[in-house]
Amino acid sequence: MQKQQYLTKNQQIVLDLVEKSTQPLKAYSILFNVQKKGLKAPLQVYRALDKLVEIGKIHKIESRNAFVACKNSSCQVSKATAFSICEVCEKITEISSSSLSKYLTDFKDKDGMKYSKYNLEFFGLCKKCR
Amino acid sequence: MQKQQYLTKNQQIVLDLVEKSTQPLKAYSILFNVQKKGLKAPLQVYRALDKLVEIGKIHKIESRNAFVACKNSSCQVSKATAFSICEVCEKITEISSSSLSKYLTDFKDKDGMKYSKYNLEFFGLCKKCR
DNA sequence: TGTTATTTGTTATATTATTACACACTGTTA
DNA sequence: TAACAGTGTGTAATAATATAACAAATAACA
Ligand SMILES: [Zn+2]
Ligand SMILES: [Zn+2]
Ligand SMILES: [Zn+2]
Ligand SMILES: [Zn+2]
Repeated sequence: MQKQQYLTKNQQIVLDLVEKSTQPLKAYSILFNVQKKGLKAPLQVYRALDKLVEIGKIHKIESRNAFVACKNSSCQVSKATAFSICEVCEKITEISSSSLSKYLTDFKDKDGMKYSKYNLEFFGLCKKCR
Repeated sequence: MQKQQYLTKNQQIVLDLVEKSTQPLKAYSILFNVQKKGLKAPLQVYRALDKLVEIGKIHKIESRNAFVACKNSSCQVSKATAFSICEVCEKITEISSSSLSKYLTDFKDKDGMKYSKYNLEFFGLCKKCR
């Protein structure tokens, strides 16, 4: 069982924005959108984002420098994430496949090493953009 | 069979540097190191890097904004990459596992969609840092 | 040759992210 | 209570990463 996380005001403001967005948000776009709520400086946004990523409420799409809300409660524990990214419309979907996560969590490299943390980004065309 | 790529002078300079490095290099570190060879501006480096990534000679480690030479000739075709990253010493190894690449290339998401391009980054501790 | 595409050099600027420091709030414990 | 540790806040400044815009040079090729 995960320890209950009480979010601070700034963290909640940022999370609310990211959660209600239908697409990934960039840090400075978040900043622009929360300035009316009192978060005036980049650092206030980055600190909230760091914490939200750490506790698994949001994920960073590394290849896009953008953030999405987690759609998959298990990510709070695992920090094992997978996404599909449409290279045309930039639609991003979090992949929630237990067989994929099992395969990757069990994967051993040629030194026999296992890794519990990973980030996987698939690229292609979404249904609409085919 | 892949078309032979003739590199331009700038591309070759950047590739040489990245290939002889034992660790991933950041763009501005590359810039600093090639200034004596005449590449004075960030764009000259970024353009060479873009091209080298495009043809598969190097890869970008997205979570680190750093570049490594490809150790795996098949990447020139596939753009399907996997790395292990030590979170302590930042040692990065390109994973070359045909079973992994087969699994990921064959993977279908819940809409039945397949992706030929992906980037996977595993995180953990390397042998030395355990 | 003319034509096209690619690459280059250069300056300026945009975007993404962190350092540093003073202060405030919370809960623990001496 | 007071001292302390841990975390979060606000602010300014700056670092690090990356791209836009434009003119000129070079390569590819019919
Ligand atoms: Zn998730
Ligand atoms: Zn699309
Ligand atoms: Zn490779
Ligand atoms: Zn290590």
